[in-house]
Amino acid sequence: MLDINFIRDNKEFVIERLKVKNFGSAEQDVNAAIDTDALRRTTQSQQDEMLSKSKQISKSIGLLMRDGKKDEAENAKVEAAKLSDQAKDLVNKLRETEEDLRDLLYKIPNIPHNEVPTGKSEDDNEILFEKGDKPTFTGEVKPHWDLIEQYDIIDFELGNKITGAGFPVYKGKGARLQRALVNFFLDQASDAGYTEVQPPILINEASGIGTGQLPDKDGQMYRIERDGLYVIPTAEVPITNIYRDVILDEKDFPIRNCAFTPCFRREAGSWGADVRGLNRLHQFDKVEIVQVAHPDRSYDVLDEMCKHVEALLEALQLPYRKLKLCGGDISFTAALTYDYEVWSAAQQKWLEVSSVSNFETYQANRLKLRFKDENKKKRMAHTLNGSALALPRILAAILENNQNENGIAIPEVLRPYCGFESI
RNA sequence: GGAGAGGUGGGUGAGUGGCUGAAACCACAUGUUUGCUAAACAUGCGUGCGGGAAACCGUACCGGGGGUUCGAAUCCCCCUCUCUCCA
Repeated sequence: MLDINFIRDNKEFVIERLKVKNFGSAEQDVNAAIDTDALRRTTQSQQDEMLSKSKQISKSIGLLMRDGKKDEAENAKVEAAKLSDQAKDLVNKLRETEEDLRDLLYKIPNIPHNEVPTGKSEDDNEILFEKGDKPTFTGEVKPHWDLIEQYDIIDFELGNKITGAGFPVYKGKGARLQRALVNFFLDQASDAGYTEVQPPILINEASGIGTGQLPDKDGQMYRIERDGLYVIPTAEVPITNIYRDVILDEKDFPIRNCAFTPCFRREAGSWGADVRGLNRLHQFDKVEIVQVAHPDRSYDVLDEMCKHVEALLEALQLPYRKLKLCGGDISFTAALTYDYEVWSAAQQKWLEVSSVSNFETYQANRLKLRFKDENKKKRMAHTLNGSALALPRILAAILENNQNENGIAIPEVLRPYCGFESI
């Protein structure tokens, strides 16, 4: 969430920038937050004053008792009780006001970086560049959902039986190719200085709030009611929450973590044409990279992460393009996001395989993730993450782009990981 | 699943109703001193919020929540986590 002090000091700027995100109630919500904050502060001043008085009297009662001045002590008790009652009301009022303010702040999205283009939807994203040659085919080009049946490497029907739609079963060379991709991605991340972690894939409510999935987007997560837990939609949540309630030292930077996890998304309300095959699943695998950065250097870090993703796509020899997300498409929590899409030869369209974002202090503020700068001053750190990479659409693109009359050619870099050269 | 013990500041750990935001030690920081290293000594050293230009002041926080009391780390209730023993 945004820092209320920042909102107060930069009200017009915040409202202006939120409009780039098409946040309709910007003016109203910002004003409400500022008003609630003002109330909160006057209430706290009143409360502190009241408690201070009541504390003083309480202390004097102890002294009077010790000196044997019973009558005076009794009188003081009556007075103290009165004060303490009044203070209790203020304490409650303050708590309510704080909750109101927090709820208001939860509703306000991150302000977009000034490079974020205006726009309504994904159609308005800015295409930065395209790289790699789209494969050309003379004969028939099969979509991956036909190829996986032909070579019997992924079974949707079986997934239906075991779980339901969107939970495919990878089989034989399909399963091994998946594992190869995961290992390749993890090795590349390790080589780039990321420390590998294996986090839990169930998270509690505090973690969901920390990275911004909760309170509003819980409809996108699977929830385990009985235990009050959620199944992760991305490894971003458990990895970033490693640093919840942490005060780092400046020399701890850079912090780089990577993890492979399955990801689970309910994808509520995303019925449409692009749900076929591997295009949209409820469970999929992903290697995620996360960095906690010094605020002065976080945009260099963002570039570094982008370069990492680009290197992966180039190693896999997939034609891809880089997009800068517009205000209408960028997520609630991000300040700046680059998407990577790979070319799908049979579907003749671009498929998103990675999203690399800088959240600046938006998550850090929720996480209470800070660091002490060279002057021992506490400052909010910046958090960033990116997919490196999400597997299913990479797999789809490899299958479609690399198909030939003999089968499917495995990209060179994956062959040592797979143990075979083609499917 | 049953029984017990326990969660105190970065760490160890004292503290059973007021003088305790919290002893002591360790770690850490700064300074003094000895030729360097090391040691010794001195001082400082939690977090949030409010006020203040700042020094600093106020307030809250001893796993979480609630209660008793003029006053709670300390007493009571619920929850949670950890450890030990048993099944």
